[in-house]
Amino acid sequence: MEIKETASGILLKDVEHFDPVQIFECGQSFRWVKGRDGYTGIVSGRVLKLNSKDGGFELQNTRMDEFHSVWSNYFDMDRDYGAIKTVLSEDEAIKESINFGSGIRILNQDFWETLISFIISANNNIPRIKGIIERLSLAYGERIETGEGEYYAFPEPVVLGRASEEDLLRCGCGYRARYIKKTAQMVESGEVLFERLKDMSYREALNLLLKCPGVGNKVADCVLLYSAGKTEAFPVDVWIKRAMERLYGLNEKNEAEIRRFAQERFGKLAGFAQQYLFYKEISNNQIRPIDRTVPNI
DNA sequence: TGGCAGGGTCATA
DNA sequence: TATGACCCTGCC
Repeated sequence: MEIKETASGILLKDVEHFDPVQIFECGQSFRWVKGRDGYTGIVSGRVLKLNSKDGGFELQNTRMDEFHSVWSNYFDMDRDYGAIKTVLSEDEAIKESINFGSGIRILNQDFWETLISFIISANNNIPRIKGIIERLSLAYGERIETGEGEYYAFPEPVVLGRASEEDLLRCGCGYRARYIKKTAQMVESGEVLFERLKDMSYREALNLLLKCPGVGNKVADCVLLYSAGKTEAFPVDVWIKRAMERLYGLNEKNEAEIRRFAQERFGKLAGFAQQYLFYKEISNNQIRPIDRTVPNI
């Protein structure tokens, strides 16, 4: 990969296994918005724009030092996705999904934001999930000003922990309002601490997260995979159930068996396998297909 | 325009 | 271990 500074940010060329549409539309993140001139994301209090340019990708509103200290890790740049795909492709059943989503990367996201975002995701649909997160950020998050406008960071644990349930309901959280408030208090008090969790084994970390109200196996696995680097996590949702039933003949109703089967079969690569399977499944079946064009400036 | 389904979780039996 | 309820809204 070649990196150089430009007037407006930095330019990445010869980036392998990197497709912004697949990365941002594969369901791992809710705060990247596609506009006319690329994707804009609000990440850990920063606003980043990403677009295609000169055969590579330009990251706007950042500099080289920040790329190395923040974005390189966020986009999981040090991981060898070629090697992961080679190993997983030995399984004929998911080969097609890997080829289809070959530009997917698993983002290393903020633990706290990921936790609350996936509590909100339960029994919910993606447009509404995004709307709730936006409204929470607008109501409780820090304002971020860029030359192009103002944005709002995801609110801090202390703020959501002190928010009234009524106010959270007004943001559209529904019955998840009390889960959000209580979980925020558990994070704020240190009962659930990322610094401890990230060093735990997958199983220990899972059990700790399951103490949070609104967090079951699926949500916990998403949090562990997307924010804690526990790549053996295998979130089982409705889409994965359908895929696993079709591809491996597993019973769609038996979530525990699906998770166990995948973790035994794929080991530490289970999370990547899940991501390829999920993306192929939603792309084939959702009513409104994903727009795969990457905008140019 | 009404009715259903949605990236699950929790309480109850 | 198995069911049903659950806020609310996007979408048909």
